Amino acid sequence: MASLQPVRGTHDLLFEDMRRHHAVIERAKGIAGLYGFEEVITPIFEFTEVFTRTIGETSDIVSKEMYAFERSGDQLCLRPEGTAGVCRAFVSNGLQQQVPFKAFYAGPMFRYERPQKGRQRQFHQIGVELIGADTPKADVEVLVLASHILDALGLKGQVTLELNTLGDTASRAAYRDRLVEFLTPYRNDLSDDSKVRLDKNPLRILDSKDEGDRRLIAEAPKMEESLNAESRAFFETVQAGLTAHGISYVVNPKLVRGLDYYCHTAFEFVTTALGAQGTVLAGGRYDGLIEAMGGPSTPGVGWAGGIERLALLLADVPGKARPIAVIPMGDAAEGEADAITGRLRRAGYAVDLAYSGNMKKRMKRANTVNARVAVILGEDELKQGAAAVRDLDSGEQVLVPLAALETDLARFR
RNA sequence: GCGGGUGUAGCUCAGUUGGUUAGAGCAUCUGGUUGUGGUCCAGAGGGUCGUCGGUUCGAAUCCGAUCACUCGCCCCA
Repeated sequence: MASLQPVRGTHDLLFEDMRRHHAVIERAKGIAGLYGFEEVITPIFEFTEVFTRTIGETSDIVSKEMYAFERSGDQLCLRPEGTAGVCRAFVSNGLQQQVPFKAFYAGPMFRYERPQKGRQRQFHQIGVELIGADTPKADVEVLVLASHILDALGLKGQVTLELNTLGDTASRAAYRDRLVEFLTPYRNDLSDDSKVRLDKNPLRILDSKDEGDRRLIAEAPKMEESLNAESRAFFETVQAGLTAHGISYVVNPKLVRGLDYYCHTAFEFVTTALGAQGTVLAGGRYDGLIEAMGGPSTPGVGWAGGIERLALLLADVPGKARPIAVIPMGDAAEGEADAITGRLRRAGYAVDLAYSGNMKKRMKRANTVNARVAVILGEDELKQGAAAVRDLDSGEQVLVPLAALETDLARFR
């Protein structure tokens, strides 16, 4: 029994879960298409270097969460996120000539973490990448698209957009230095977690939940003060763009993305409905990423959303199609039932035809599969070249000539 | 990786201070109804009580370990 359990942190997607999952992907893909984003699928495993060179050796994702393995001397790993793979594909396929490149993707990601609600070891993301545009208009477009998709999923009012800027590379580096300089004398006052952060990723200390850390941070220099004029103007343009689109947001100066390659715009759509996993969709600008992985210096901006988290919040769950139940009575009617079933399916109707059973059993089955209507083929009906069409909701039953069946059933569509 | 909670039928849950063959509702199956589903009635199947070990005359119940789920931390979608 234990060996027939799914691997920890993995889940089967069945029935309603699958319908929710699928609805998130299809709606997102459809809307992304309106903005010119075309779907791409990249491999779910890559050379490990694709991630270590972009996400950052010291990040938790690379240092402890990757599913890495070796095969024939190649160092490979299951992708922990989507951006690096799409950027690799951009370079591999020589798309520098076709910028801006707009990609939408959906698929599984893998991180070796302790599972929780809304957090799994194999999880799924939708995401978009807009590569080759350095204008803040691109940031705005990608944010408007995200907001549009969240609205379509019925999450309006349930999520808040938090926004921040990390500034350009120079501003970010300057701020990082100032922060480290300020905090280092207080190293021993920091929480244990933050002592580590001070060396690995000092900006994350801004995000700490520890009370002592928060008091120190309140006194620390602000990111805003380290922004150069260009970075400041960039951020202002992004904010003006959002306002022009009627998208509300809050600036959160402590918002820091975990991955190293972000600059300028950083954002998260958050909810309070999922416990500790409040982030439902997040992203930002990553101008240095493609160069870091060995490609030509190319700007980019994008985001990823957790499908499981979005599916948990999905407002309207799509139902399963209600089929037509075809019910033959007696061996003579079996052949006719097969033929009618085939015809109706090719005409686009969902049809359920039981493999065996007397009429009562088949009627019961019609009920359990939530059939909308039953097409009953009995001796009496067939003699007249007709079928009994029974509305299973109202119980009303009429005789319909076989030739008129397809058109008559249209009233149940 | 660290800390808290929970594991009894497919699902949701009872199960007394440790005491015979471990229960209910829902679901499933059969029959009442051989040409009519839902409702109703009668009946049936389904459990190594997460797993392993310990205490005891006796363990679903007490103890330990382990696994899984879950909540929080870390981190993140």
